[in-house]
Amino acid sequence: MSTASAQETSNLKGKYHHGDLRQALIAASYDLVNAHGADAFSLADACRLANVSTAAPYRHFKDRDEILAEVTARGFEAMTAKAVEAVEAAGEGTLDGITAMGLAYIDFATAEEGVFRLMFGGAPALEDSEIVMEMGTNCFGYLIQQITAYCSAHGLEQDADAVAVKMWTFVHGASALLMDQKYEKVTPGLDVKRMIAEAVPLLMTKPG
Amino acid sequence: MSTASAQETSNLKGKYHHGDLRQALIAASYDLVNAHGADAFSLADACRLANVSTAAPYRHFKDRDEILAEVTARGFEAMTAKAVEAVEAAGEGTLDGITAMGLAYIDFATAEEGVFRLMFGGAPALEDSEIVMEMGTNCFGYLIQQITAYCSAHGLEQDADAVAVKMWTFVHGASALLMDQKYEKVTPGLDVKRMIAEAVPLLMTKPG
DNA sequence: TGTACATCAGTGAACGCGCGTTCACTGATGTAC
DNA sequence: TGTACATCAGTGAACGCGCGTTCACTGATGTAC
Repeated sequence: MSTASAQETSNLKGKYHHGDLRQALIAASYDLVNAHGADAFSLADACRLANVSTAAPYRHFKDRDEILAEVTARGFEAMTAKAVEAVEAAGEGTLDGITAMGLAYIDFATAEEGVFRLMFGGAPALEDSEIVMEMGTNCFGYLIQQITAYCSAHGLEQDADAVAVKMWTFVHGASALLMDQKYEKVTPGLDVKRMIAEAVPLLMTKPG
Repeated sequence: MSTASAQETSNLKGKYHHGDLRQALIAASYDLVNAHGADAFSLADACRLANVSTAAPYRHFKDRDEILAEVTARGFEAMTAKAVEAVEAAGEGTLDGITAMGLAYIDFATAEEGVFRLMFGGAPALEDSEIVMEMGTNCFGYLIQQITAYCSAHGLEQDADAVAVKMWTFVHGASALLMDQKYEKVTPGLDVKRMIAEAVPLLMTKPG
């Protein structure tokens, strides 16, 4: 995303009309949110990156929040894509595939930290956007699908929804603690991949 | 904390010397961080709450960050206290006790959301504070202690550290998803307490 | 093909805002004699 | 017990800063004739 936008910007530099300022601003904002977090994100910074005046965004967006909503949507798209890709590579409906999906979640969180925080952090104004909610639900639905496939293939009677929510909880926690560098401080040298690989089958077990 | 500070403030209102402005400012900041988050926290707001001028804090603190560090430390103290209390009520070295500790963690996160985010969120400037790190490590150490006690009492050979880090990951994830209201959107009607109570024994199981 | 004109994506200057921090100051407190 | 004085916790006005947003504008584009 950053490469494409940088190229586009430099190609069209100096022209009065930008070409596709809307996309360029979203791309710039995406990168800035990742670099400094959504709270530190300023529209003015995005304008500087895109080489336009600070008034220019208002031709394309209602306000700052509208750009952030767009960035959030892009985040969910990218994350879902990564998850699907990981599952397909490791095998659909397999334990490996489900584990890979969890690792993809964590990879996304650490690689795109600022956007991940924006997606899951408490910015209440953005919650209303239907796209965002849909994306989140889709991603979770995909996990349920994989678990259901695995269970039916192995004759297990687990409640796929209950298993899925536990896994989500676990990988989300791992993502948060990794991002905030808490593992390093409290349990240095932890092998996170191994921990996930261990935890996934445990959480798959029928409780009680 | 808020009650005590409010009383103290009103008792001494109108006096030129405050009495204990340092504590009052920390208490006010604690409440404000909880109410609006650390990013939206302003020293000026804290001064308004404490009925002093915006210059007054600089008699007691180097800068804004120093107050936030103090708030963070209070957060860890409060959280550790809650955890210990919960374990002692439910039984030390028992599965119930360990589960209760997890629930206490989650309760703290949802009750003191802003401070919890400050404690675990990515404010890198505060990480250096030794008190903060010590507190975090102590809290985790207490969890390991409980798990070790349970395992040795039941003749289990699990690696207590590995179990503890999994549980931490899980309850931390649950806290984050609860705070951000993600469960409500994706799996409405989820019984979180039940989920935790189910997951704790599963994560206690020896993997492999 | 050439020209008039409507459209619209940009500009740049300005606004009001609230912030963190500094400054010289002043009022209250407590101690030495 | 009373007074002089050092100490220090507060004041309030001011600063520079960067922000989001608005405004009248201007330059480029494309379409109708």
